[in-house]
Amino acid sequence: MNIGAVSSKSGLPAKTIRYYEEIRLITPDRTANGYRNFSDTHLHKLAFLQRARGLGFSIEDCRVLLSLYEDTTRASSDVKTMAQEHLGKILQKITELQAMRATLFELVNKCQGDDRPDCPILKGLAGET
Amino acid sequence: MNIGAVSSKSGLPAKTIRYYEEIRLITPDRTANGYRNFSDTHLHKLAFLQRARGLGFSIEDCRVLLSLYEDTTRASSDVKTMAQEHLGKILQKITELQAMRATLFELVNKCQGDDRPDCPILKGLAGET
DNA sequence: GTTGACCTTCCTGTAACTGGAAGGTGTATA
DNA sequence: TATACACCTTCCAGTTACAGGAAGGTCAAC
Repeated sequence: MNIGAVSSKSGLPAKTIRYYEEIRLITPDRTANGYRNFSDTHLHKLAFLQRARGLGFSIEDCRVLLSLYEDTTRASSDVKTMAQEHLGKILQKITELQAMRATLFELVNKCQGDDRPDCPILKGLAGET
Repeated sequence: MNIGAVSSKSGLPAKTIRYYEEIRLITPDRTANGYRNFSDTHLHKLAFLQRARGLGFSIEDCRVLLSLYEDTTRASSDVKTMAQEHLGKILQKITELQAMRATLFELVNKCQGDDRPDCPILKGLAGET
């Protein structure tokens, strides 16, 4: 398969796939003309990466996950630990964003949003209580 | 005030303040020895920036917000529009993260997390239903 | 033989800083 | 007076995960 085919099948842009090769997440073969040649296994890995990235795992996490995926002697606890740590980070981000949301929502609601200069949002940002 | 003083008063690292000068968000004076010299107005702006960044506004948004803050003829609707758009982005991010959280939570709960290789998390990432 | 859709590599840019090196300045103390 | 130490300065590189674009090779169809 050429890069265009795996791109559409995996849902990853060709640019991203080339990048993944550059950082050694995958190592496709090459045909005589220099084109990358992807096997079904490569496609499978790319789809794996696409899902893992979609769940917010970092590239380095993905690298570890892929190696665990390929290691049939892995302990599922290793995977679970990673996933739980990642879940913790997600929860923390959600909490932070919800705090922002609450503050911003309050400021927005206080603001008339008309043609006058008086603005509780700017006042809030300026630290005026 | 030296950079150390404004740093501790504004809550921004000195590195960040230097960066803000570099990208022209602030333009402190200089004393004879070449040290940056910050006025109360500068400090005020930095505190403003710290709060706006804390609410997740981008640097470019902050630049606009600062100029609106300084423009006493602004229309509060301009500020409100920006804040509402930003709020929309925050809500969207929260939604995305909650989707990740839900999926990941489900996978984590399915996984025994023992020393055996069987792992629903990896299966889920691999696309096995 | 030429068009057009592919593919290649290489270089640059993004956002918002952070870390660190190399070196000047200012003050307190031995 | 010397020196230690905490400041300050500029400059350069690295971070994350790609995206955009230039310049050019390849392949199939018409």
